[in-house]
Amino acid sequence: MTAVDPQQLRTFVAVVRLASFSDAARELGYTQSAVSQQIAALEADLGTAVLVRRPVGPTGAGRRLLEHATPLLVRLEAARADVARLAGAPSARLVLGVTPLAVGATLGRALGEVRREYPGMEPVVRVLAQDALPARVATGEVDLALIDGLAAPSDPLPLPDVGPLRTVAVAEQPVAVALPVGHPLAGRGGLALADLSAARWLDAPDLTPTAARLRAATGVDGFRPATRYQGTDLHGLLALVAAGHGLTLLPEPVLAGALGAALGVGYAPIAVPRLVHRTELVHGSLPEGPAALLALLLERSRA
Amino acid sequence: MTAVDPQQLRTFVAVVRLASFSDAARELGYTQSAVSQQIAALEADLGTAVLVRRPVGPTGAGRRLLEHATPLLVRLEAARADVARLAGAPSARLVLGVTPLAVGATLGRALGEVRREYPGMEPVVRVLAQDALPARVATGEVDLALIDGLAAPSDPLPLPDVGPLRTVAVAEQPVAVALPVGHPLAGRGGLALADLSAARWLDAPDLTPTAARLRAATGVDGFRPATRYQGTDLHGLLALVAAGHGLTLLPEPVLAGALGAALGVGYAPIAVPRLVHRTELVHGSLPEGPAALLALLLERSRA
DNA sequence: GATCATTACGAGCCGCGTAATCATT
DNA sequence: AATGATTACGCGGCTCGTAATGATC
Repeated sequence: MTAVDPQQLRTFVAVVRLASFSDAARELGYTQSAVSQQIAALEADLGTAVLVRRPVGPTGAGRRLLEHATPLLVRLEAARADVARLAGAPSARLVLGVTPLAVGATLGRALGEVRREYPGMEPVVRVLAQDALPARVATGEVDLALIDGLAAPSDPLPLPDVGPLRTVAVAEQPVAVALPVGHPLAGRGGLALADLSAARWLDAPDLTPTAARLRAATGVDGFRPATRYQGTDLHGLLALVAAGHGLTLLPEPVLAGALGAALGVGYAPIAVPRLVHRTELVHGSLPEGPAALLALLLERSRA
Repeated sequence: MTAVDPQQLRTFVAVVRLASFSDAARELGYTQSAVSQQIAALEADLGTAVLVRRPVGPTGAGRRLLEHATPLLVRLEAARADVARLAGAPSARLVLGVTPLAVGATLGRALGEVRREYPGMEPVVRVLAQDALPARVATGEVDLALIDGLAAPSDPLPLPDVGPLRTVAVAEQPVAVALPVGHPLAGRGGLALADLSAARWLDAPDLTPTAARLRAATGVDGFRPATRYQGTDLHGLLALVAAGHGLTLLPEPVLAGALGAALGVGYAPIAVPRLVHRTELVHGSLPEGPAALLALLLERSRA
């Protein structure tokens, strides 16, 4: 009935990641021997082999264990960080994790106000991938995060559960499909997303909803991605749209701004299904100092 | 950087629950001294007091730690159980966890077929609270679970994330509001849920969507609960409806059956917003034997 | 034969229990 | 005084490192 040892879990994931006992030992500051013994103990404890050797890799049970291990270690770390934060002196720093599309005028204004209130502080804005953000908040690496995504109006975004986090909605914007300016649909209204399922789509997982997401939202098959864009900047993505490499879904205000027009990108708002680009603020249980102020301002700006 | 010790976490939650070091020691098979030392080590490790003594209770940091501890321990146990299950011999048992409304004709038929296929086996159907089910599946206490709830059509149910679980939809039924037979709305169609926000509602958290859930679904304030019903049986709830103690939302097929009429309960289907009573099957990564068969049958019956 | 995992073994540390002490009612 | 948490202390076990062995390319 005694619980699995987190330390063993840590070395296990390291061994799997590096596919080597020796490398894992080096990384963790152990000897080969210690790693070998830890894995042996883990396997004895679980009653199954979790690794095959030569070449080193997870067994079936090992792969399953891996699925558990990573979130477990994140939560373990999150628990420590959360309690420590509560105990320690109130920090005057502000580290904000954001997805590329979550950075906007509202945030700029709010951040300005925070800087006026805390003149000495240098806020840090770090752009990160969507899925990484909740874990970073939980472990305290960032104080506050802004995540965004496609959702039905007033529906919360799906949030990987990495610990006790609070979220508040800060914005809901209409979504539109980005098109080359000459495109027959450009500027048209009343568009149904499902009608675009046969078009070529740009898959930019760090910026816009993936094809899989669109399929789920419409219940329609299709939305085959034509080109994959691995980047977090709008310029590049919009340039590809303008060049006719495919369509993509973005918040309408983004496309209505100067950038789209300058690059030769037009757009058409999506009317059906009723979808919004939602932005949510994620924070640990009680933000303090500058983080608390920023949270307050963003929450207020929602009205 | 060393992770918090799960064992310390376990004794911590035990101490908080029992509000006593000695009782916790008895329960866990330690001496008072060991418990005291574990708590001391935990506090040293975290750098904060997590308990106040005499009377024994959590500090602020302790309360926070508690929020992390329980899900952590569940996941730890789930990891062990999951891997062990994969390693061990395929079990021939079938323990099914269900919410009260998830037990229906479809399940009955499917279970019958499973029994024909596995004549020796005695399937166990255990009725449990909604929120407890995912954790029971994760730890392997039940092999399969049926959960249900209000959702937009083809939207998945929110699932507390206790580990890697798979869900498949098995049914979506229209929802209706249960009313006393004489009620002016009984039998009417095209009803909007929001129009009923001022009515008296029965809050039966184990059976039907809570008032809070209705508020979220409609975006309308109101739905103040009149009477709270703490039970898992329909008879009692419907009897209260018939006696005019309040309204409640149920799957239409349930209300259209013989039971409603016999008790003097009528109903009116809800047309707006588009809502369904969704039933989902929850299972660990790979069900086997009878559990796998039942999952297959239920999934197939969906069509 | 070189690389890398495993086993053998001894040393140090950690965590438990016993028992004495301290605190609170 | 009695109940119950803390501290002192010694023992046992666990885990690590060193070093030797074994296996695989």
